[in-house]
Amino acid sequence: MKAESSTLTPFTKRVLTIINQIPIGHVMAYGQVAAAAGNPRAARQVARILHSMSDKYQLPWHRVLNKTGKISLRGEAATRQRRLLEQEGIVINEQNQVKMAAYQYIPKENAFDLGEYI
DNA sequence: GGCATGACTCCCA
DNA sequence: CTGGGAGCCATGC
Repeated sequence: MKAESSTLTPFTKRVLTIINQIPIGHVMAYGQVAAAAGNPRAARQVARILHSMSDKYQLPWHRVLNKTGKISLRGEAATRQRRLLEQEGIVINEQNQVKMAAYQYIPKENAFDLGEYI
């Protein structure tokens, strides 16, 4: 379905596409998603996109963590994300942190050009 | 067009 | 480990 994609900027669409391609049981860092979308320094924008889109799109937003493998949310939201990750078999310690080396997903360079997911 | 914002990241103490 | 400060930049008002 790509009905609403026309209102989104190319960068946003690439970000959404990439996030949708993260396999179950894997995660990506905000900066990594941004880099895959073409702008390695737009990590904050990725976070912003997730914040505004996660409720309108069926995004696996919980598979996006900061670069240290930690959950960047706080309070209830952090607990919610933690549970979702655990449901996928991802192990998180008391500091809401996972082993990035073990779970990080590395997308193919041109994967986002397809735009088939939005 | 300008300015504030932030689910980030990097660097140093 | 924690904490503070600076840089970055697409988005929204």
